[in-house]
Amino acid sequence: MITVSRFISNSFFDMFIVSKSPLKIKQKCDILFAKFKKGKKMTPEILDLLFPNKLPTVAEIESKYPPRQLPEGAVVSRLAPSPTGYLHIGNFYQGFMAERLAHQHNGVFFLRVEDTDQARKVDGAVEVVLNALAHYGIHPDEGRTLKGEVGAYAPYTQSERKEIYQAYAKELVAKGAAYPCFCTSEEIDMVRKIQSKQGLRTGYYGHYAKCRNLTDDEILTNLKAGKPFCIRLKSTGDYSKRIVVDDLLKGKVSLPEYDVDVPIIKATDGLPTYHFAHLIDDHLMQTTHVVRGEEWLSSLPLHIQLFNLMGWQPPKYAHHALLQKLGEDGKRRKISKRLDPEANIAYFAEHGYPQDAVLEYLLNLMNASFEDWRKQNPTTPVLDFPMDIHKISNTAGALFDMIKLNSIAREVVARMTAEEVYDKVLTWAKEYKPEYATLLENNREKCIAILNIERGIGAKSRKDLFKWEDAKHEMEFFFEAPAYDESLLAPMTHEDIQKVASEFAAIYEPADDNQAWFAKVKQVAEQNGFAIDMKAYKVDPSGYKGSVADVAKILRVAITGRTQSPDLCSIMKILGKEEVVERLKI
RNA sequence: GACCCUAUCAUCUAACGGUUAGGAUACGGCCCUCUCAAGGCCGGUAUACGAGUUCAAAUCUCGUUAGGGUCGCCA
Repeated sequence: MITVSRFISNSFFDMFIVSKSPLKIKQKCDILFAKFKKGKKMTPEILDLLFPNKLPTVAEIESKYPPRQLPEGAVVSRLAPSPTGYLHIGNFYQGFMAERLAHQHNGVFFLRVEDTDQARKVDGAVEVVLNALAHYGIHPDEGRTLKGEVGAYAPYTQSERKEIYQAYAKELVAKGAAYPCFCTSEEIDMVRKIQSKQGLRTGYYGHYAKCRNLTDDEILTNLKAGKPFCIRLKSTGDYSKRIVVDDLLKGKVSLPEYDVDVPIIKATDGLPTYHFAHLIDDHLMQTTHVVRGEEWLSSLPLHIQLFNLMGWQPPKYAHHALLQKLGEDGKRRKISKRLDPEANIAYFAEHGYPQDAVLEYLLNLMNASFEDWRKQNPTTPVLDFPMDIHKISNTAGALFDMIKLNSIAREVVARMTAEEVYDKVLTWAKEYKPEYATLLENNREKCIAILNIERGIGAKSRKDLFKWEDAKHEMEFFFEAPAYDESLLAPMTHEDIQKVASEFAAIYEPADDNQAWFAKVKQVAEQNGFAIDMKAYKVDPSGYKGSVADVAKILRVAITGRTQSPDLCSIMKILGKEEVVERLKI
C-alpha cells in the first residue's frame, strides 16, 4: 500500500509527507526548512493583502485527498493536456505510454486538464481529447471522462483548483519560501536582453532577482500603488552544484541545480504556472509516475526542488524522446502542428487508418520487440501486448514513418474478416463521407463479397486496402460501369478487341469456377491468334497477336476500366452475367 | 551563448565487454502468375570521427563533430 502519513507537528511541511519512514523525511525537511529561518517571513497583514480571498488551509485540503487504496507497486499516471482543441500525436503517444504503464500495473490512469493558460483555451477541447482517446479504446479511469468528472481527487481541471494552489502558495510566502514580485514583463525582458548581450544565463536569479529581498515597506508601497505581482519561488538551488536524478527512461541524469526564482502564481490571473500545478496536483492526486516528453528534462531540477521543499516524495519520472519528422531541408525536426497534418491525431481517424494500426505503430516505437510478439501472437488483441517501460529505447527521437505505419495497417487489415472491414469502412464513412455510407448500407452483401475477393487468412490476403478512405476508389467500378478507354489497350486493334470481348461475352458463365473461367479466356485467346502458353509466347512473341494476358487485359479494361485489378473471375461473379455482358459491348 | 539528451543499415531498432553485427519497413532481383496487390526465395546497405582502458569495444572513459531539447507570468 502507498501510505501517506500525517503526524502532528507545528511545521507546515511536516503535515503531509508521503513516506514509509516519516522520521527520516522529517529530518530532511527540517534541514531544508532551516534555510528559510533566515528568510523573510511575511507579516499576516501583508499576507492578507497578497491573498485577499478566503482560502482553505492546507490541512483542510490535504484531508480531502485520502491515500489511494491500491496494491503494492500500482502505477498512477496521467495525461494532462492543455485544452487547445487539438491533440498532438506526441501528446497521444505520451498519454498512451502512461495509460499502458498504469493499466499494466494495477493502477489508475487519469485525465487532468491543464487550462492555466486561459489565452489558449478553446471550448469543447476536452471532448476533442477524450473522443480522440476513445476512438482508440483508451478511457481514463478518473478525472475528466466522457461520463463527466470521476474520482475522489477532484476537481481535475486546474482553473477550478485556483484556491488550492493559492493556499499552498500563501503558506510558502508565509514561511519565506516564496515572495511577491512586482517586476513588469518589460523589466524582465530588459534584464533578459542585457544578460543575453553579456553572454550570461538568462533568468530571474542571483542579483537579477530584484524583488527577492524587498522590505515590508517596499511591498506595502507596491501593493498600495496597485501594482500587479506574481508569486515567485525563492529558489534554494545553487547553479554550481549538481543534482543527479534517476529517470526511468534516461537513467541517471546529472543536471545543475535550479537557481531561478520562477513564478509559481501568475500575476495576470492568479493561476499557477505549470511547475507549481504539477507539484500540487501530482502530490494531491498521488501520481506515482510522470511520463512526459524530453522537453521537460531541463526543468526537472526545479520540480525536484519543489517536492523537496514541501517534504513530499516526488513521483518517478519517465522522459521520452520527442517524435520527429524529416523536414524539407533534410534535417530532423519536431513534428509540427503547422507544417505536418499528421501531427494531429485526428488525421488518422479522418483518413480512416485502422485504430489498431496506429496503436501497433506507436507500441512498436516504444518496444521494438512488439513485432516479434505480434508474429507469435497474430490474433491477440493489441492491448494485451506487455509494454515494458524499461525496454523503451533511450535514443534520439524516432522519425515518424508513414510508410511503416501503412505497412502495419496492411497487416492489421489483412487479419480482419470481410465483415469486419465492411463495418469499419461503414463506421468511417458515416462520420466522414455520409453519401458513401448510404451506398455501403444499401449494398451490404455485395460489399462484403467484394471485400472477400482474395481475402485469405492473414499473410496471404490482399493488402491494397489499408485505410478506409481508399475503399471508395477500390470498390467504385462495382457500382458504376467505368468509362471505356481503349488507349489503355494500345497497340491492339479495335477489331481484335471487340471480337475478343464479344466472343467471351457469348460463352461467359458466372457459375464457372476460376479454372473453368480461365479455360474460356484461353479458348477466346486461341480463337483469335493469342498465345495461351505464356512461356512459348515469351520465347517467340512474333507469331501471335499477343498472349492470354492481353486477352485478360481486354476483359479487365472493359469490366473495370483499369489495367490492374483484383481477381477478374471473382469480380465478374459479383457483377453478374447481365452486367458483364453489358460492359463487354464495346 | 549556457545547460541537457542522443549517436548501429535509407527508416524503426536488436545485440551479459567475446555474434559471420540480427529483425522489420523501404529498395533491387528471381519464382509464382490473367494484371495488380500479396506470397516464397535471394540480395546490397550500418556501429559518426579520434584517442584511451582491455587479451578482446557497437558496448566502458575522454575529446571532436552532428542532430534534438531547454533557457516564458506557455504547457
